[in-house]
Amino acid sequence: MDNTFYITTPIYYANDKLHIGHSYTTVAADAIARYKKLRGYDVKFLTGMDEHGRKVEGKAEEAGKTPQEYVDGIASWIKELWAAFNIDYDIFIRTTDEIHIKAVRKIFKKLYDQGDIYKGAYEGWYCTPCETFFTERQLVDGNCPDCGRPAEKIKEEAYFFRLSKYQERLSEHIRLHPDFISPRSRQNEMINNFIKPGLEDLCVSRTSFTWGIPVDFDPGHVVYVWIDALSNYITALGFMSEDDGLYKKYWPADVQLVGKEIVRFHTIIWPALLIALNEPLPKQVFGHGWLIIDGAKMSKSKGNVIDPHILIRRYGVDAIRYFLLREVAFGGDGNFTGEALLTRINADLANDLGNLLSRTVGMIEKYFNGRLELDHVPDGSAYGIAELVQETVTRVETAMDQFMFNDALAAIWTLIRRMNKYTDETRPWVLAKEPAQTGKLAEVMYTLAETLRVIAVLIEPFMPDTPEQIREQLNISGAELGEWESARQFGLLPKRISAAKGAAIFPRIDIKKELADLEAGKTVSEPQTTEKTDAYKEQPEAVKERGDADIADFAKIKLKVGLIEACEKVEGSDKLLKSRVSLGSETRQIISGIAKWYKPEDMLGRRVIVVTNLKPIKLKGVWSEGMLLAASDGAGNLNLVTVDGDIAEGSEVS
RNA sequence: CGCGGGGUGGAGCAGUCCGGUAGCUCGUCGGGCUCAUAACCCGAAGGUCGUAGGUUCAAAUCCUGCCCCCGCAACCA
Repeated sequence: MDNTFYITTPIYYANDKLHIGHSYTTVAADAIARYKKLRGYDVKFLTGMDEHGRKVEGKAEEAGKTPQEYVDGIASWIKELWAAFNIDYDIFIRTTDEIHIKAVRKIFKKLYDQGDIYKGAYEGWYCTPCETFFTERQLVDGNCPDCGRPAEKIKEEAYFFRLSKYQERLSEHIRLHPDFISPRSRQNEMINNFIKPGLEDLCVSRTSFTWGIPVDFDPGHVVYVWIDALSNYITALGFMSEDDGLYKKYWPADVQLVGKEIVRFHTIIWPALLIALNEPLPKQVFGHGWLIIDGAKMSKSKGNVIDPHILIRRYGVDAIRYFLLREVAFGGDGNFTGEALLTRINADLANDLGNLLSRTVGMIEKYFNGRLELDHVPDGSAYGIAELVQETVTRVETAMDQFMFNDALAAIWTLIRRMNKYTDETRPWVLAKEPAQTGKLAEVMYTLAETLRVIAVLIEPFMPDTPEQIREQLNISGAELGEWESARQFGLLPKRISAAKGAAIFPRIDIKKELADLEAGKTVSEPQTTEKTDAYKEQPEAVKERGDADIADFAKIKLKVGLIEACEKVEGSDKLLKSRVSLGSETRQIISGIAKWYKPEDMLGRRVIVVTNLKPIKLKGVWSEGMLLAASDGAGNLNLVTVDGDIAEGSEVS
């Protein structure tokens, strides 16, 4: 029986650093790989980098480096990132690797020799300053979408792959293998959108840049991305090299994870290439969804990327891995917000799991001085614990076979919550007061410790560091107690158990405070062009609408009377004033776009209306912790709203 | 009629393929407990499942029309 399991992530383009979205794919692949390894499979897990092309060439030039130096820098950055994420890959392929380059040249030659690649002319729109080709549809009013300058239509000699020739065989394969493109919805999209309308031959060489693998028999040409990048999944295994043992052993891949935007390349172009090469197709290409940030797709150009390093440093790898895998259903899109992240960490990791361990260890210490011995091992039948353990393992296995990480984790957390409830039901603190109940108390402690042992096994694919921390506090040793199969068997912990309290494995977080800091971290990676000088943008939807706000909506906005204690201009801005506003019990720093109408000295001593529960926001690099209300007329004149008479600062406005 | 995805209690989602008491997490309110990371446990409130029709004994689920949001359209996970 075939016991091998080959899984790949896409190879990431080396034009820039990676963001949390790339981490998402890679963490998911790692969880699957770890799970399969635990289940006893002979796993190969590939990730890597796509390092050629014009964009890399350009970036390197900007940085004053050679392309190779540039991609080397990115490569080490990425490897550090994967180390930080505990990504346990087996192969890190780079398209600049010798083994890859050699194989690509051979593949190209073979396809050419057999007539699947032919020389033709590529016709397209070209922006000379950007040195980039565009399709007609990419153009914006006939201009380059990047720089806005006019693009010109030009012809370039190029080699083409006969993609059209494989249309039928590809359709047939998809029809016969319903799981080839997963989830199903992506399959429909591919068929309707691309295969049905007909496939066009594909341009597979370029002459407009040189940073790539040269075409053997036509030195002016460089192999373009399709053959260069997609083939990595097999060249990394030694395909077409002297030693193709790994290829023979592991190909075809069991699953190739890709983001939904590149499903097309992996389910049309890539299989067509493989068919042409007469090699087997991957068993499954799984197109997962995206992490959406503030309702928008994450994108370097939009500046809403989140730096994964910052997150890991702040909350720990396992917390971030947990969130990524728990929060969203793998096939669809999911929201990534600081609030959701912190809520997950507090509710699931700190309150449920962390606290369960903490109270268990605490009680073993308190009631038994950290060590106890039972005269028999409980079978876990009381309260149905052993049964639930079994059921949980089954549910996790079923979910993992379908890459439903969120379901797998939900099942584990059902068990965790059950154990918190079990603690309440058995009331160990009451048993502890009755010497006659010591045996019963010991059983309860054992049941808790043993279930935590099982939980540690089950969470390992998702959170590789945490199991060891749990075992340490419960003094669990012995590799067999960490094996997957051991999770099904309640009662493996020896009769003599001990525990020693350590640091909280997931400390609770002050969400309010953290959110402000997280926002700051995000701001760091935002381009300086983001000029959010308009504080009024932060006004909630409800009050902007006319007529449909009820009193509850209004109540969401907390208004207070504030006294301006100090005020100065914000450096580098001609619109903004920075005020120190006393609200009685506290003092806030507030930035307002009123410099045109008020001088700083005019502000002193004024009593104004402050919106106090807005999310803090950075304006021109300075934090603003609220908003001053002002009236503005159509002509753009602006007047601060003040209070009638002399009421104390901090008074509520409603 | 370019293609695809989505619209489910305050928020985020599952359920839709294979019709049959609307489920989960967070939040809110009330109660319990005190071993524990102000954590844990119980209970409650809150949804005519975007909208208008149709099929059916029965529709979130099937069919049709419409409205709204998002994505893709030849290398952004």
